[in-house]
Amino acid sequence: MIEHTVDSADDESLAETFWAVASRLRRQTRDSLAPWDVTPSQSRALGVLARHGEVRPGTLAEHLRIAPRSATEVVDDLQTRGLVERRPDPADRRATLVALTEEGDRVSTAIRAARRAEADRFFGHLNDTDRAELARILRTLLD
Amino acid sequence: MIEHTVDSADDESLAETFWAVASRLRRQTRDSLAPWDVTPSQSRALGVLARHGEVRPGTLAEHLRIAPRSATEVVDDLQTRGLVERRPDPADRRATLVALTEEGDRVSTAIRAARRAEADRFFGHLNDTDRAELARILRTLLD
DNA sequence: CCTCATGATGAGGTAACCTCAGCAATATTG
DNA sequence: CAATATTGCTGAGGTTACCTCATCATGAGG
Repeated sequence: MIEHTVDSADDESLAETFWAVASRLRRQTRDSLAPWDVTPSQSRALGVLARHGEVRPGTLAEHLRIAPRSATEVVDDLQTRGLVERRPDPADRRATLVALTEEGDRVSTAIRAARRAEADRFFGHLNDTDRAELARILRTLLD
Repeated sequence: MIEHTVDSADDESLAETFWAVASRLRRQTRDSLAPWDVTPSQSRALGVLARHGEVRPGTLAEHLRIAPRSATEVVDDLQTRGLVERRPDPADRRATLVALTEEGDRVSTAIRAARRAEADRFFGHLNDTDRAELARILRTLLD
């Protein structure tokens, strides 16, 4: 287990502080997913499938902003866990459609709730004002 | 190359916004490091060494908030590139000290300037107040 | 019908982490 | 002061989440 010693704050640039927070959030997200034995990237794929229904691997890749080959990989893993199934696309015999199984649907719903709770807990260390400020500033950075 | 289609159905939670910013910053950082053939994690290590002088791998790990074993790895890579050298710690014969070579010092200075320029460009969309607020809020999240 | 584009996947690679085990060397304590 | 932790580093091996390139089948356009 890692000991998180706090680096004296002022020798860190804003970017480094940002990454330190990112790394902690990533860890916590991973932990919150542990009960379902699902990795963060798998959970993102489940989310896309829950929102969009059955899609081709290539489409999934676009939503996840990853290479098509990488989507194949995520689908493989989810299929192994029985959360997703492949079936031929009737419209194009090259293509496959990926859809949630019943189990996948159940798990994806549960995960969605857990992830929200976990995120709330993480950012819950901030008071309402700071949380709103953070959201506003981050959105500014995305423009 | 990846096609970035915008997923309009993505939810807008604070965590999602945070990750969107993270992904943009990561891309920009990677690009700004390309001229030196140094990875982001190596550049973070160089930064610590530039700020703290020679340190033991374990100390480096603390600053980088990674496991000691992982610091060994980063040091290995930097040593291979001739940017860093190991020498025995005179105070404890179990330990080694890691220090920048002349080349490492030169490169780390150059990278530091480039990174600052890049960070300025990225966080420069914020005014001074927001930048300070962001830094403060992020540090709060690290406690 | 021939060529080119597209969809998925096999093969193989990388970065950045991790744990666990083991070896020295130091520190503690009975 | 010997016996027993504890500490510091690293070898071995694993994981996640990506990537590119090559291949093969199918589909679409001239």
